[in-house]
Amino acid sequence: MKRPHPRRRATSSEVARLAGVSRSTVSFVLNQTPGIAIGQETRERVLAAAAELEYVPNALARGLVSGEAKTIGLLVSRAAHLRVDAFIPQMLYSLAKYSHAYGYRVLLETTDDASQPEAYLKLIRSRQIDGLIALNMRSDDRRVLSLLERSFPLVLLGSTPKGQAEVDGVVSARKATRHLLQLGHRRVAHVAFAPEAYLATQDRLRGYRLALEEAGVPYDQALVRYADFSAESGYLAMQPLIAERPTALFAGNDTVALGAMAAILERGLRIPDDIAVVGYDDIPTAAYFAPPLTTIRTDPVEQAKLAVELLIRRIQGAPSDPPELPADLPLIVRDSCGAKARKAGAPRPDPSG
Amino acid sequence: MKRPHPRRRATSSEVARLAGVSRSTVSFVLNQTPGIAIGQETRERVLAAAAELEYVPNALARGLVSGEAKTIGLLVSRAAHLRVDAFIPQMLYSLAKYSHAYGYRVLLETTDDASQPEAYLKLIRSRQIDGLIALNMRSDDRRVLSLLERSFPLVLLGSTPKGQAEVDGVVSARKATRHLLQLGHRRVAHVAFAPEAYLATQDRLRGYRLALEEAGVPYDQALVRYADFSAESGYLAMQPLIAERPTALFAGNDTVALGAMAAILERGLRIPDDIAVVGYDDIPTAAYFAPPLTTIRTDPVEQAKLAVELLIRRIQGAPSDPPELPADLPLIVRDSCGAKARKAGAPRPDPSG
DNA sequence: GTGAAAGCGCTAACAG
DNA sequence: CTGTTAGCGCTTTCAC
Repeated sequence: MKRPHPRRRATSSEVARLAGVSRSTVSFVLNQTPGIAIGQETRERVLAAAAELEYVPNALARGLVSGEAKTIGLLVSRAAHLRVDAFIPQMLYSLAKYSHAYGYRVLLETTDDASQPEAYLKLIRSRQIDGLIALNMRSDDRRVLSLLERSFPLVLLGSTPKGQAEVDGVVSARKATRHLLQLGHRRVAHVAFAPEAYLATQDRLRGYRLALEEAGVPYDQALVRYADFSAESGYLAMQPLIAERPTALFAGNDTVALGAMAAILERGLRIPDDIAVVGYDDIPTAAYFAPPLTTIRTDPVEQAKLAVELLIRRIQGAPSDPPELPADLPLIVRDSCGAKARKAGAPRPDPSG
Repeated sequence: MKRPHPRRRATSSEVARLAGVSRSTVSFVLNQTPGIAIGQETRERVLAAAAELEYVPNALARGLVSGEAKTIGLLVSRAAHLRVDAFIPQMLYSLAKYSHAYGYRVLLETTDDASQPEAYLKLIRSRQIDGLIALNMRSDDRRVLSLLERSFPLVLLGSTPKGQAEVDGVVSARKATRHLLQLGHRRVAHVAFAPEAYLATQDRLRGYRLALEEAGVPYDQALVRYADFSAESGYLAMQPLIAERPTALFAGNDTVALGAMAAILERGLRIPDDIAVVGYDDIPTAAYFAPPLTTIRTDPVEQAKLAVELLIRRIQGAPSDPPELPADLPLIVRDSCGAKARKAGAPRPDPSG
């Protein structure tokens, strides 16, 4: 490597020179700029030159002039969630996939950078991202939500800001709770998957209370505890709850359910015989818990896909309404709720759901 | 040019005008350019003007001239892993955190974009990333590995390319297997967490064989199966293995262990009494499995931190050796291996016992 | 159809 | 110490 800057990339003018044309022609050919017709022979020369030099346009330069970065930000309200929540990774997977499919890159951001609590605002102001997808926002994340008013392209995921809220968390949480109620349980505990400030927590709690109300079962504050995403927090939240002698538990998500189940089993109680359990999310491991977990199946992949599509539409200026999310998420019945056993069922049916 | 968003951001010349100075002065003040001393009073005027206009430098423009994007790429060898592997999210968490701490953004990339199998190369060529951290590479990911030779800043994680290899996977897998062997097991099965092509799979398999060899137990191909990251794949891989009547299992990671355990329990066998199980990773939920999983504790947070630091050092041109990874990862003994029960003094009663 | 020229917003020599 | 002046690599009118 005798060149001073060994990895120097070819620039558009080098391509132009090699092809014997001007830079603008190169640009026209490579971008297939609409409304510009280029001679067949010229086009081929340009393409060949670009290939020969392994030319890739400098995205920074392009973004600078075009005004769009072709990048969307992914905001996780607390980075630590990535560590313990099995739901977010699924979102990430799908988010990345669909963003790429639409030609957008994905920038990972968090709100809890000690030094830079509002780094994502900088991303926006520094024009590095064209839009933002925010996961698991809390109701006190005013700054984020205020972006909506400023009409910056923003989509919330794993939480439902308004209106649409009913569709998702509330209805499904009600369904999960009702399932337990219909099995005859009257003392149904609830361990929320996150602190009260989280929008999704509020939704699910509302659904839980709604189901209780409909069944004529009084709401008992003593049967409700808040976890904090992790299995450990579910374990800790469940311990004091056991003293309240619930016969069933609706856990705010599957990971928390796993922790809660460990607390139950550790006390020598059986699932579902002593305490029936229903989770929420249907994470990929839920079918392999012992016992396999009955849970609400959310479809993070589909949800993420819709979110990306919605966001991109907003970025491109099409004022579009949120897409229809499946109004009614399915309840996947496995062994932890006791419904199967009751049906004079198989000892241990295949979990794959 | 059509601006996607109406809100125009302030530019450095506007700040300069408001402060009554030139653009370079603004640049010097805001960047605290070393070797340039600015009058106290001038500096304050500039800062005030910047604050008033909510000025944030355009990162694209800055990157264009500085030649660095202040962004690192995160390459996941197959996006689907994000969905099922509990280890990667932990990495992501830490990677994001430390990157931000060092002033770098994180771009999420995958190698399996159907349309763009080598999108990450474009990222590099288009100068959007200054360095790359690659997770879970396979040995056939030649293109990625070849970056090393081109001296592009690259750090591999969750796999060990060469030399250092011994430190991590091999030693720890040997330790896990040896633990089982020392408990008296002779038919120790192994379910690899990923297909053979994955570097980390090879490491762990090597460790497994090494332990066997040391104990004078012949290696039996029939006792080895390959899973594919998910609990489901572990479940599927374990089923045929049970017919081989192993008395112990070393699973390549905890998620796969969970699936394998489900297969064991489903057959009516007990853990650890009939089959003892040891996992690898110590994911946050491992302590809450039923029974709690004995496993090798990797420290993804620490590993990621080291990776980021190493990468940044390489980006900044300091030719640095890989940091010392903890040579010896701890084995966390819980209930699934039977070692505790044997000692007749388990702090935590085993519910399945 | 193609090329010349004008910036996008910023940094960094180099003068003054 | 501060301002002037070139670009970074690209897109995009506007003439030819």
